[in-house]
Amino acid sequence: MAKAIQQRALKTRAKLLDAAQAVVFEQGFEALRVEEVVKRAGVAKGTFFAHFKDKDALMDQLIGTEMNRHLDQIATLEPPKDIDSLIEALLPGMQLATRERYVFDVILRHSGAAANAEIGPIASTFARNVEVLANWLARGPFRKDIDPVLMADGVGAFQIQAMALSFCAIHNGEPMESMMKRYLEAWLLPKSEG
Amino acid sequence: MAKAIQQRALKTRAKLLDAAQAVVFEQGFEALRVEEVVKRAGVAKGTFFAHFKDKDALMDQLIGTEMNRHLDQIATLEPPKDIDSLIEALLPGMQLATRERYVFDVILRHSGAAANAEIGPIASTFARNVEVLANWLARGPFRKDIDPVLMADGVGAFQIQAMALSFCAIHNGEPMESMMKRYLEAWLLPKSEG
Amino acid sequence: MAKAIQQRALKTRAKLLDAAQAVVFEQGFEALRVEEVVKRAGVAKGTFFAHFKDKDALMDQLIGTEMNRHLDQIATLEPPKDIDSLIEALLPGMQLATRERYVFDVILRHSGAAANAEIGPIASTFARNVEVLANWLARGPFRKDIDPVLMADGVGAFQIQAMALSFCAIHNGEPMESMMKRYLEAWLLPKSEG
Amino acid sequence: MAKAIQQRALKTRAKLLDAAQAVVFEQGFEALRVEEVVKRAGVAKGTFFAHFKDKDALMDQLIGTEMNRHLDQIATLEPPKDIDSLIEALLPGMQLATRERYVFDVILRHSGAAANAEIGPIASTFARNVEVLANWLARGPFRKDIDPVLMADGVGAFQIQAMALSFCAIHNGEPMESMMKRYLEAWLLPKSEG
DNA sequence: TATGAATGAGCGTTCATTCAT
DNA sequence: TATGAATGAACGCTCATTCAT
Repeated sequence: MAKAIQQRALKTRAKLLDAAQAVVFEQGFEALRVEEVVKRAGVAKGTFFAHFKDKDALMDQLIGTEMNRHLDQIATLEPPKDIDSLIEALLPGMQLATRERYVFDVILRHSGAAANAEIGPIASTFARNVEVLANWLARGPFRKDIDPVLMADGVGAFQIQAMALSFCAIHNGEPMESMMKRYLEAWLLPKSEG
Repeated sequence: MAKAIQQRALKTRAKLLDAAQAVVFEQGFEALRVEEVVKRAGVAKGTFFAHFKDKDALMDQLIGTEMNRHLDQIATLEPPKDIDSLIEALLPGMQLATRERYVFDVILRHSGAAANAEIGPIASTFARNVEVLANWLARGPFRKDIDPVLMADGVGAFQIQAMALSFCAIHNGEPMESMMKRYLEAWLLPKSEG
Repeated sequence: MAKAIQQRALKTRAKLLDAAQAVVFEQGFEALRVEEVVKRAGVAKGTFFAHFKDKDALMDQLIGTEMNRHLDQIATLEPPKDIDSLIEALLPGMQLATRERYVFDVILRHSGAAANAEIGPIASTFARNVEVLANWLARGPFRKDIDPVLMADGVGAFQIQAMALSFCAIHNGEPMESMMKRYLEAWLLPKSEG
Repeated sequence: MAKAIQQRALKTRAKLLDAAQAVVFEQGFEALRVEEVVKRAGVAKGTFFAHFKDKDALMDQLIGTEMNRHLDQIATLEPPKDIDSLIEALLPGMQLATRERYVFDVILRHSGAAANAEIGPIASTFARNVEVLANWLARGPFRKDIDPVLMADGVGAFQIQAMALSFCAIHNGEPMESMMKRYLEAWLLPKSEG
């Protein structure tokens, strides 16, 4: 009995997420309006807020899910045999995050979980990202003098850097992959000489 | 005549900046409201926008000025003889940037100038930061296999990373300096073996 | 200059009040929606709240104004020569207040000014009511053993009582005037015997 | 069987009332939320409405019960020998009703039963109040020229008046008892002269 | 009886920004 | 330059009440 009711709630939540995804698909993340979502989902506004603390929580969910999809993708791959193939793997996720400035902002905002314990999808993706990457890098042809986790951390740092700069007029449109190449060669490759 | 007018305008601008600084001092950056600023400055709301394109421009000014102060400080120093003294020099600026999450967000937003023409205080600080750092690192006991500008870029990336993580509950309060130490040792030191 | 601007604000306020009055006329007080008012007035919602703290403040204004109109009316009359003519004078105001249960509630809510200093139209009407009535009763053929202000206070008390009971099913539809007659004869007439 | 079911229902109702009383004790009447009550009672929201027509019915019950307690008290007393002892008897009930503005509003709203059929605790208390008071006043040293029921009605009117004014900032904190004294002396005492 | 997810209309709010004077 | 009233589009929220199970 209680289960049936729970089921109904899950269905509603799914309806909301579906509707939101449809809106995003058609108009982008920034253009998403709560009103539009509930209208499409065919539920009341109050219901929305019973399922998501606020609009940001929905965004967290939406974007986090997509980020995780990319991470899942990466997790299935063979360890990269060189910088280029590494970048190739990382790029889709970075492109998602920079498709809209708004999305990048949301991600940054959620990247560190807010003071309290609420670690949402995006924040946990960041954690998982390090884990997956570390595992991956450890098995690649990269420098061995530092902890793989540290290596992964650094890759993350350079990803953020490249993404941030991709919005930057000064760096007049240098593609992220070329930035990444520069960074990662310096960061990951064993150094020949001192 | 024109000079008199200019004088008056400058005075108004100064009044606005003073008022803004007072608000920030008392309530922080995030709590700053244009309304409050103009009230304290004793001018009308419209006047504010005659002097600053938007609120963000004021923030840019306010925060950029402080950041530059720190950079000026650094510029006077001798090149660092090791990682620790480098971090010691960088830390004050990072602490400013992480005093409030909001400030960090503003900085990131401005780190790459939004529109090509408008390179505000924060954006130019970033540019100057690379310049100063590159110059500085080139003369320090660091790796020589990569361009100093690239080294400086990387330091910037790790600064951002450490700052971002300092807001993150997961990284339960590891101080930024210890993160930086880990990062910079791996990034800047000549690598002993291949 | 400033005057012109003030003028504009007054005009806007008038537009809002006019629109509100029109809605009330057509649909009653309870049915009044802020959204409808601003639409009719042709102003933005934000403007409404710049002029009225909240919907209740508008109601206070609207109802208070009408109550005052009735009071103005009374103030022009000759002192009542008997209870009946007194009641005849009081009745229109009471009918306004009981036209809608909602109106009566609003009046009660505002009858005592909220803790703070904000004495709105309705509250001040109550004060004025005592003043006018006292003046009036003093010159009528009523008991002389008590202060006219006290007499007026009592009349007010019985007005409230009669209005409250007019909503009461128990007092199956006894008209307010007959209740008032009973009350006021006992309250205002000189008592013949002990 | 039916009895067992009834038993269970009564228990649930009692749980709800207990929970409600606890909330009121801790946070007052106005702050009472149905959600909080059902949570404390450990039942579902729907159950609440199976036992009380609406939240107001609960309030009616809660407040009416307390009012009746005071009336029971009065009913046991000897007829008052003067105005002061009358006021002394009335005061506790009035203090209950003015503990929170919200409570006073609820009482007024219920003072006349809204729908004919439904005479709830508060409404019936009012009826009983008149009865008890009339009986009581008839036996006291008060005017004899009017019906005791009318006298009691008037006392009620003045009680409401005094309570309403106790919320009023204008009447800067004159205690209810002194207001009542003024009113009741004028209302109840035999008049010496014409 | 009991459950608890869903309802839903509208209020209040926000506050940077604009624009006629 | 300066003024300050007006804008406006959502968002968040409220929370008693209903209803399918």
